Amino acid sequence: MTGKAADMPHDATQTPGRLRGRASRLLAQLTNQSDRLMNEGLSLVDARKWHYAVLASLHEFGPGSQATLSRRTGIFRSDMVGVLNELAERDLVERVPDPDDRRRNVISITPQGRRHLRRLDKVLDDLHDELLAPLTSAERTEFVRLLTRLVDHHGHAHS
Amino acid sequence: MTGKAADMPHDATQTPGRLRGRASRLLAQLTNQSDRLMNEGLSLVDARKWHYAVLASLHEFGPGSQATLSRRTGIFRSDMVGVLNELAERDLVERVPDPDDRRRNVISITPQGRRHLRRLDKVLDDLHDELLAPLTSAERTEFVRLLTRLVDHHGHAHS
DNA sequence: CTGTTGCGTTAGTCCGACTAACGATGTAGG
DNA sequence: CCTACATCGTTAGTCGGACTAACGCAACAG
Repeated sequence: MTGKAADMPHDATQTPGRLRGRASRLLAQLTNQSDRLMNEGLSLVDARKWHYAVLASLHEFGPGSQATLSRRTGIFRSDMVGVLNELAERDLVERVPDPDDRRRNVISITPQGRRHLRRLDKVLDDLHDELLAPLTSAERTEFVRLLTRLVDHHGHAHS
Repeated sequence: MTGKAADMPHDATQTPGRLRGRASRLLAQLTNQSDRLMNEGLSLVDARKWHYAVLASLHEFGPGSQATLSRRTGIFRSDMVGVLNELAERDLVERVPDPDDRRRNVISITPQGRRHLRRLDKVLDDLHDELLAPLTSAERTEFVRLLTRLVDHHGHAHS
């Protein structure tokens, strides 16, 4: 139901040996735990993380075509269809054909969508509070800062 | 803690808005990039991350049954079969029926396995160097420390 | 008009995490 | 000994998310 991820069957290693100390492995484990947390939390309010991504993107950057949204959120344009269907079913977004370019749909957030977004924001705040529970406020900031630096560095397309 | 910034329509150009600043999202992105990096790097030496996990586990904790290895590494025991097949094909591990319990196989690492493990260690060192490139040495340490704290916290089976 | 590109959509592949069940074997209780 | 149950290695299969391919359509450049 929740999707994926599980902690190890039982705690795996105990020493910070090669296995456990590797950043890549720690990242994978933590992301697993994080994903599980977020998915469970969001499912309680009938949402998924892509819903939030789309709504937040609409709120921050305004309406746009599906392709635009796809680029903004990182969702594949083939998957965007389904996400928008789900959001439209719930009247959280509006899908209107673009008069200026009849290939496009213009997606915009509805008042209900905004309300829902605020709710999701609250939910996510709480979930992140749980996720980062063992860290002090300063540590959380630092953690996010480091993550951002790393993501940005590798985000620069270099292929 | 994340400041609830005022709901401005669209003026925030570069602010680490809700979407981008969320730790969960940064984690997911970075893990993606990390996984890619590791998989690509390891495939160049005909290996996968589970290979490393098993070999490292054997090296650190000695031989064990497949179920034991499964618990140590977090690999499902149904998937362990395939991993061990691949490793055995390459003569990196030995699979011997346990005389004391005929249900079990005892898996142990071979000299070739140890050699391969050292090679993988080197490869992973390099890959992690690339992964953490934008961070100073002190920052890398801190980063791993924070990750470990978080993973440990959520690892506590509290269900 | 012609070829190229971007759009939304459908269908389908690929892969890793995870579940279920089997036969063979071990263990414990009566 | 018999019965019940747990554990092991293994096979098969489900499930979901990331990703690709190709279609019909529209825009645009020449």
